[in-house]
Amino acid sequence: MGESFDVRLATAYGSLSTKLRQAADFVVANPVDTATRSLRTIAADSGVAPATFSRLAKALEYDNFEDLRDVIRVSIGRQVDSFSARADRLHSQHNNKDNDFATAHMDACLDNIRKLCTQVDCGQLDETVDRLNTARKVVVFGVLGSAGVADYMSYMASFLKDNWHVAGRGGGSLGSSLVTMDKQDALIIITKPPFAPRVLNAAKIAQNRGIYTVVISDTHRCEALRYASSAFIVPTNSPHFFSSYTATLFLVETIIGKLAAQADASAADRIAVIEQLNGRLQETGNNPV
Amino acid sequence: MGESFDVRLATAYGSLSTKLRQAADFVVANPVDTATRSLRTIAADSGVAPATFSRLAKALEYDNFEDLRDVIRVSIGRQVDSFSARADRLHSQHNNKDNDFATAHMDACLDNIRKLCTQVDCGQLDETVDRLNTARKVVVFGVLGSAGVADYMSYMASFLKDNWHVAGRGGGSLGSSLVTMDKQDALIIITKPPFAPRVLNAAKIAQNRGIYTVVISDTHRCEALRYASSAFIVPTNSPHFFSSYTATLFLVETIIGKLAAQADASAADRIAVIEQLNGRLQETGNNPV
DNA sequence: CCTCAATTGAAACATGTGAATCGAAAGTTG
DNA sequence: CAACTTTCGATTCACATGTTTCAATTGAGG
Repeated sequence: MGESFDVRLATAYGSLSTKLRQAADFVVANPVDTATRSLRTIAADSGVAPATFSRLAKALEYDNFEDLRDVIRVSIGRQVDSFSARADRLHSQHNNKDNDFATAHMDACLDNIRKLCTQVDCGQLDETVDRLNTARKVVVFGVLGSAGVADYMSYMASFLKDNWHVAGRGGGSLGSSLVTMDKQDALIIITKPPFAPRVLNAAKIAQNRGIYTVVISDTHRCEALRYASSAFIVPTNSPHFFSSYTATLFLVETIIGKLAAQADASAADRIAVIEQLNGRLQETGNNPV
Repeated sequence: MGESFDVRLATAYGSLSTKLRQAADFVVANPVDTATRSLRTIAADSGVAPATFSRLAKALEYDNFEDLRDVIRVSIGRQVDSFSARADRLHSQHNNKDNDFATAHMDACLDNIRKLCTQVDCGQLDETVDRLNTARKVVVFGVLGSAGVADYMSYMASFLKDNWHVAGRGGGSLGSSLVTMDKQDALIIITKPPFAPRVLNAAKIAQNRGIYTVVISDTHRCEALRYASSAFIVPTNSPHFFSSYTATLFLVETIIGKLAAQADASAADRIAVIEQLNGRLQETGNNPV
């Protein structure tokens, strides 16, 4: 009943007709115009007949187009006054602890990312990306909570490179990977407390073998940092018992993004990347549930 | 001539009559309503005669009230879609491509998180967490790029609950998990384009079995959302070819955080959680590299 | 191929819109 | 106090608004 517009649209989107989808897409892409301008203006801008927008409102179980517009209105209102009034509003509803956590966590995450940006050495970052780009083989290693991020990083890189691999999945042995690697290769270690000794050992071995080792941690106390060729310390502050991985993921995405900028300098290459991405879609499409 | 509304009002404010000032004050205090609702409506809301607003527009040297409204429109538009505006700005001044990406990506991620916070339905979020907390069994499912986040979510939850599991790891069959589940259980699906059909199938099956299904996606076009008991649409804007997962991770952490608040109401319980966390450290500490 | 249902755009409709008008009220000046 | 200007609100008017109707079109199923 009281669902948000996004949810209503999402659940109904599949059963919508072509023009209705066009109209819905336009509303999503131009929320301000939808709430602001007249239906006929919107229709002219989107190239869809005015009646279609009326029908869209009905299809999403609103009584009117005006009702639909009302929902978008409040959505916009929240975003507009979120700048100035948010602090006041928070102050007044400070009693509600649940909402406190969400906003506190948001503030913490935003701060973490901003802090990371100001603290990180751009030169070091560029050099690291450069080394990763030219490396013969790159292994990403993360255990416990970091395993997922490591996985994601390797997955993203696989669109750009075919020489990236994940280690540490399912407790598998990393040692077998490391013995075949040397200074031509790179190892990316993502680690956070609690520090698993196997990660520290991996860093030691990597340094001994001359492997270019990138260590991403969240505190200078991390011993693995001592064996790093390139070390990144990411803020992971959070109002709760666990530390936040959002800034870490942000750094990972930034590295991949810069890698992409180096890897596909030309537009043609980027198109190839997209095609490869679509290819994956096909590939995975036939798998059973 | 082309001054902003604020300075026009400021310079003319002194020479305005009482009612005109009331009208102007209302416009400043309620910009969204002014741009959105009809003149008669805002007149009723503000207690000022409709004609007064027309005269206000003239007094500020606009041709129409519509012209005044137009100015507020774009002002709102800038605030709502600050990301795209910034992206355009960056695009036009793209002298330093490398540094551009880092800051552009940062802006995008910050905006994504903020936007998520303003758009998400708090009641829905709370209800979802509630259902997850009381569910008999919870399965987290993510493939391709979402696998890592799903992994992380399940890992974090394992500190609070012992009935959370990951599915889809290594292409394993999800179907075997689903057939043993019913309305007492919950399924969390994290999916982003390219959408794998097996994810859609999983959502269908889950709905048929009455499983409480949480779908986290980034667009209303995702078909799986149609079969969701609780749907979340997360902004994933990014200046590059891939979409960003930082806001998604943020939502996941927020859910886990709220779950923690419910799961361990007392401080003693929370301490037990930390001890359990440290226990894991020991446990994994003896593993070989 | 035809049939029937769903979808779509143009036009018609009743209603609500914003601006202009005009008389009343308020404020100002001599 | 009176004459004057300014400001204000109710009324009016031409017009734009959102919805509905209806005929044309499309698409799916037999």
